[in-house]
Amino acid sequence: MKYNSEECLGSRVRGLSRKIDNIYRKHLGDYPVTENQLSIMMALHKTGTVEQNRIAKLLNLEKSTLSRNLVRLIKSGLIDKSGVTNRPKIGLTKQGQKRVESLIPIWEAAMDEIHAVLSWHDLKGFQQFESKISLL
Amino acid sequence: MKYNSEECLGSRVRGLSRKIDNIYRKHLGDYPVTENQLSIMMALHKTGTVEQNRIAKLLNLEKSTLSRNLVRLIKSGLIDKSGVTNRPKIGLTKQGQKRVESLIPIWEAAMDEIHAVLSWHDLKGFQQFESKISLL
DNA sequence: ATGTTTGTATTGTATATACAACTAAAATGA
DNA sequence: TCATTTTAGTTGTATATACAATACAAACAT
Repeated sequence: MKYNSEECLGSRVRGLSRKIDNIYRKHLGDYPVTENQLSIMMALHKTGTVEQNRIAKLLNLEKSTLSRNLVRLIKSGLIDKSGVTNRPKIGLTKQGQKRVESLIPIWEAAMDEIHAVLSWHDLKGFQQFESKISLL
Repeated sequence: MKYNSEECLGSRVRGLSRKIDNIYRKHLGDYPVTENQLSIMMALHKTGTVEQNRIAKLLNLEKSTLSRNLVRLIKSGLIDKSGVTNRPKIGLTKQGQKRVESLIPIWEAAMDEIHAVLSWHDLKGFQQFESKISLL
């Protein structure tokens, strides 16, 4: 065999993702937001109101997946949608804004926990890896 | 803010995982196995028949998640379960063995595609990152 | 102007994931 | 030995994910 099964990058990155998500979830505790929802809201916090499609590309999310994530966030009153059916814009509601801001310290605590074991060099290494993969 | 929202490791690793999974899926095409199922079967291919729990730990999978993944694989006749209810052992069936073997070239092609953009240094960097995270 | 192509969103269907609650068996202790 | 604790698996419930099919509107072409 050309590669060893433990080298499987799919398996490894998937496992890493589960592990890191678990850490975020631990910090989020009972907060009524999941780590994915947090990512979407943080993206919107940064970009402001934008076309739905742009968030999908930014987060590398399949359009149908984003669509369904948004249904939940809209139902919770954290995000709203405006414009035409076909090319809607999405943005945080006031409540969404507030929610993100109250979540930031929690998010930072999760980041702190992870960063605690990482050197600058490790982060650089990951960033390199990430940017290479994004070429695919 | 202490960190920039684009630095969010949860979001980044999750996105990376989606991206890499997409590549595997593209190579798998209509093959009647998903990338997760492939990972579980590859692990069993390596370990032989073992306690279910060991696979969960190996792949960092929640026990209930593995339990449900196994239901599908057992129904497909690729894996079987033996021993007591509480501490069963799982292993590839003959059909499962064959399936894994026929999948290896496909898996290698996916690995090749990803490795094509990665230098030895990139892989080392990722490995470092991975091993640090596993300390958490 | 109207018919076609293209880009975007949603729905149908299936898998993956985790936490909490429950069940069952093993291990431990008195 | 028998009661208690610990460990492992499954089920209930909810979110996340993607592909295929469908729906719709904008852009384009003739």
